[in-house]
Amino acid sequence: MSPATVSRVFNNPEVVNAQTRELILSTATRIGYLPNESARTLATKRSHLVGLIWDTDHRRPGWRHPFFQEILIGLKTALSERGYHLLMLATSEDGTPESHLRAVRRHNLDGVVFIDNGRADPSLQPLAESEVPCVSLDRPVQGPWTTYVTSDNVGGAREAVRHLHATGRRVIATITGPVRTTPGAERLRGYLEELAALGLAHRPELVVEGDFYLSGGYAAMRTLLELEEPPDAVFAAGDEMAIGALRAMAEAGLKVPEDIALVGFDDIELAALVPPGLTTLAQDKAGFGTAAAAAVITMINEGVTPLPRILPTPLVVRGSTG
Amino acid sequence: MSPATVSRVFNNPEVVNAQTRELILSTATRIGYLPNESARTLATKRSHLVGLIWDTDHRRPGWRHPFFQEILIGLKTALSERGYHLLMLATSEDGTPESHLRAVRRHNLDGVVFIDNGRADPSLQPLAESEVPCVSLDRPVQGPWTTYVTSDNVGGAREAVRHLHATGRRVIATITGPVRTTPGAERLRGYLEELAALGLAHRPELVVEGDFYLSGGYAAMRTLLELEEPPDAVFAAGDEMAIGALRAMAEAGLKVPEDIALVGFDDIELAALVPPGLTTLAQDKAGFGTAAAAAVITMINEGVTPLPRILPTPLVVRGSTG
DNA sequence: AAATTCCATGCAACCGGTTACATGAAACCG
DNA sequence: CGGTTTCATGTAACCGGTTGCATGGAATTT
Repeated sequence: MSPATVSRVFNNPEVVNAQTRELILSTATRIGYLPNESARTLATKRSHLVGLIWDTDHRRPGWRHPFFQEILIGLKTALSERGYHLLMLATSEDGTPESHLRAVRRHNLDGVVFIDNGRADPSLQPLAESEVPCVSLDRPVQGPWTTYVTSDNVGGAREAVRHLHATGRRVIATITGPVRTTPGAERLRGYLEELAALGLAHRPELVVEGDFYLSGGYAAMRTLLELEEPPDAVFAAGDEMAIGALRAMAEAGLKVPEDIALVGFDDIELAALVPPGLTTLAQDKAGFGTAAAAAVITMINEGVTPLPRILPTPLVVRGSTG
Repeated sequence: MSPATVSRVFNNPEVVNAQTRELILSTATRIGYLPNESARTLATKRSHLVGLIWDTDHRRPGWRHPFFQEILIGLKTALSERGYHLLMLATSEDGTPESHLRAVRRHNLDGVVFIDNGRADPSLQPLAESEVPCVSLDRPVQGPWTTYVTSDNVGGAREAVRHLHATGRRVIATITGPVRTTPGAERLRGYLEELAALGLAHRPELVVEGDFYLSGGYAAMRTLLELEEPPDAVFAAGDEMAIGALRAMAEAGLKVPEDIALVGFDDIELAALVPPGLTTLAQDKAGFGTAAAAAVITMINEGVTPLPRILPTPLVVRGSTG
């Protein structure tokens, strides 16, 4: 058997005679033959590898994505089902924005997934402008071979406010994420939009910026509780902040949901476990990964750039809103 | 310039004439030359790639490693500093234990890091028996090119008990992890050893098996509180379980640390944040990653198998032990 | 039965590096 | 000053696949 025929058995089985194919396949398993990916990549310029860019912010070493693991599981599962693997790209090796693009070229990566870390990372720019398929999570990017996956932040925030309003609350505050991040800004926008739609006045002192962390939520809530007319409801743009707020409420002697109601965002594991249960907008954690995988593979295989994917954020009602 | 000389500039700079070297280097940056990793791998059989096996238990889809992100950051940082990249291996593609070994061979992986998931995963066996450098986290493995990194589970557990004893407690219970897992078994052993060393009697009813989850810790604590002579101190073999236990204590009207003291294990982020602060044994989260990277690179480059690395677990005293 | 088409397979160049060995020039030696 | 060593670079085979094209035999057509 010539190597050419063996190659065809694996890549174009239908052009090979059925008997020959079976023979090759059986001897292949018998002698434990495995195609060498490096040689394939070298010959075809397709590596079946997708890079993952997940830079952590040096200024915040403790930064943890609230559901990085779930995203990663979704990504890796969806990719491997279609014969792709995930390569973790090193944090900008030399600090230049091009370093990721260089890694992509060296390894012949077929595509890239970028997990936003909330800082304005310039290293995505050269990639976005290149011809490399590139999917970003939670952050819109401009570029011909670029799309993104995000939750319906505006819609979710609006639903949070609507839900609080429906339970009879009228003084609705919000603890935002950092407004320089896309989810932070969008959830604030949803809050404002729904307030307007409901005919409620926007009182600027009811908007306090947090940091998506528990401690930031705690601090923001303390600020809100010192107001002359404190809120009877709070929309915290992240569950961790909501739990921090919950602590501040407890310390202030407020009963949840009797005295004050609370809605979070994310639906992290702890949301169900912290008493009295946190009402929140659920993000489709694994869906992020699978959607990103689907998008990048579409670009690779079909040569078209799919539209951004906005995942729904269903409201999960728990004790914190009665 | 012949390709050979260019190659030497990158791999054996010292054998090339300084002027030629500079010339090649400068033209390389000018025309944006990048060595092709696939071709290098094909020629040298070294990919500078390390595989990460991190299988999630299908029976527990919600499983989250308490500090997977930190390990991953440590791993990827330490690897990339030495020119290696991390390839996420797909969950046993076809269910056979050999599938990981096959992936290693196809991609010419130089080594593998295995993150234990608590289930007895047979897919590590073929790898451990092979000549592929293999580092396991939190689980000893047998094999010529195999070592592991783990925390000092026995020592940490002993210190927990010693600390509780030093604060005057005498009825010390433990909520264990699943005893089929290595950390679960070892922390139980440490508890028993220190009890004996202190001359305290081992009362079997004071040992309740948990699952490393918050809910399991809660349930286990309820069991302990129903005893005729309930404990005045608890060593929970994981912080999540400890926080669950904390909840059960609060519900039972017990004051911590006045009525009952509590020590956890792990030092997760929440340990510092949950009132009154959880005394715990800190695991060196990033250290896991860096130690694993160091071990696998030692095996690759020096051809020797380093001894298992036991990381210290310093005691962090917080409010839960007064 | 000869001519044509079809099908399955082999041949050989190529992907982009690495490396043992050959080559040739310069430096060193007696 | 010829011969030997040293140093820098080039040559060419090789890593293990892929793929356009050639080949030859079987099947089909006229």
